Order: sequence, then structure tokens, then C-alpha cells
Amino acid sequence: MPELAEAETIARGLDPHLRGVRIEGVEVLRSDLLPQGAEQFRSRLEGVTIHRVGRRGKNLVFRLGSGGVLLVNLGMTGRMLLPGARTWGEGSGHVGIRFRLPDGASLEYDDSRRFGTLEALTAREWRFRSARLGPEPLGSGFTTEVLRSGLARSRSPIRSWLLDQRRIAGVGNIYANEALWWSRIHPARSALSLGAGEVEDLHRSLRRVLRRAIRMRGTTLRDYRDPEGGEGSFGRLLRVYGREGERCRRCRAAIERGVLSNRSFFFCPSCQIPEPVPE
DNA sequence: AGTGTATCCTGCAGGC
DNA sequence: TGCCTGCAGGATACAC
Repeated sequence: MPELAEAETIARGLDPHLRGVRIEGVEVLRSDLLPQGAEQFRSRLEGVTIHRVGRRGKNLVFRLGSGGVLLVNLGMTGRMLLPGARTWGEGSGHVGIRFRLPDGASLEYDDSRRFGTLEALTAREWRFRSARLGPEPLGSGFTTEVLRSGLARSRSPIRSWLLDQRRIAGVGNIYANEALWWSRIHPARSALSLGAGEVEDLHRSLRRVLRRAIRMRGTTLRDYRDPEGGEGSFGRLLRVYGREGERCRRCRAAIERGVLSNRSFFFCPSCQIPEPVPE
């Protein structure tokens, strides 16, 4: 689940706690989270110091003293929990990896569905991997012009285009749908059908939605938690995502759900019409 | 270059 | 209460 805003919230929450902290040991409880295998993963991390924690797209990026990085993709239900994270009721019953830190503390990766992955990469491997991801939507490199030229070459439905991490890094299903609503663009419209004004609008909406979501510490639909166990509150600002049958906040029409590439999309049938708007 | 389908896995809500 | 189905923030591989 976690998209850019959730990954950003987690990275910001972890960084002040983990800067300069040495990974004393790595306990692997679920090795299927480690594509490279437990042995190499452990040997590249044990005894290494964390320099800082950041984010690239939806991934957490731990910069290490070794020059390498610990790359964490949270999948749908991944969490990075600091010691003392509040967990009530269902709690965190799915710890897959435990990083032992000094003074008996530990950082736990918890993931009930185990769609997430953790990888210990060399600097070179990380450069290669990062180059496969598209621009950061909140970065200075992501201009209207960059978006325009990307869209112009693709017949893909705009919702699917936005989810492709090679095109833009970090946008997931929630924020793609929300940005399209704000821009009054139907999710099934082909990318190259967007007019210049629509592209400009979409660029603005994407950045605005993502910044707001970060401010609200992400969206907790069910599983997402920050490193302290807290929830994100962007859910109450959602305009379309998960609101099938409810009224559009703009025009009162009933929000509809559709499916593209096997994934739901949500839209207002009155504000977001499926045909290109002539300009 | 696209789409649909399936896969990985668990958990929850809704219908009956 | 219980069983069954569908659905879920992601990513990838496959055939077409």
C-alpha cells in the first residue's frame, strides 16, 4: 500500500533515530522477503553503520557506511517499526526481519502479506536500480514539460501510466486517482490524448495531492502505520478513492468504480468525462 | 506498446 | 456462527 507519501513519512520518522546507528545483527524470520537470500543480506549489513534514511519513489533507502544501501519496498502491508511502536489488538504479528541495534534496541520489518522486499545493494547496484525509476514527482526535475513529453508518447490509459514506476516514481493507486479527480480527467483516457491545459493541471494536482498527503502523514486505509505505530490521516481528504456510490464533493454525482489492468479506479462520471476535451 | 491474467500472501467485509 | 467470494496501498511474468 504504501505509496510515496507513506514512504516519505516513514523515512522522516526513522532518520533521526537511526543516523549513525550500527546494525549489530540481522535476524531473518521470513527469508522470502529477501530476493538475494539471507546469507548475502546479513553479511552485507551486519556491523555496518546507517548514515541516513531517505526515500526514492515508494522505497525506503538506508545509506550505509559501507557505501551500499539497504533498499526496502514495503509492498502492500510492510511496516518499519521502532522500539515501543504502539500496536494494539491485531498488533504486529508478522515480523519478518529484525535488525538488532545497540543497547538491546531493535528495528522490525513487519509485513502480513509479505509482498515487500528488502535488499542490501552495493553502491553500483543501487545506481543501476535507481536509474530504472522515473523522476521524483516532487523533485525539481519533474517539470510540466517532462510530464508532457512522457505522456505524448504513450497510448496507455492515464491511470495506468501514472502507476508505472519507470515513468514516475512513487505514485500509487490512491494518489493517481485523487490527482485525476482534481484535474477532472477520466482515468481511462489515453495519456497522449491530454491537452496542454490538462497536462499542466495534472502536474499541479499530482504535486499538490502528494504534498498534502505527506503533511497528513499518509493514508491509513487499514494496514499502514508509521514507525511509531501511528496512522496517517489523509483518508478524510480522499475525493474518489474507495468512495464508490458516495457523492462527488464537487457536483454531488455518485462516484463510480471501474477496472483497468486488473486494478480498481474511481472517478466522478459527471466531472471526469471519458472523451478528450477539445481545446 | 498495450492489456488481461495470474502469481506471491494474509485478512477482512459482505452475502447467504 | 460459519462458509464462500471478492477485494486490498505493489510488482512482476506470461501470452496475446
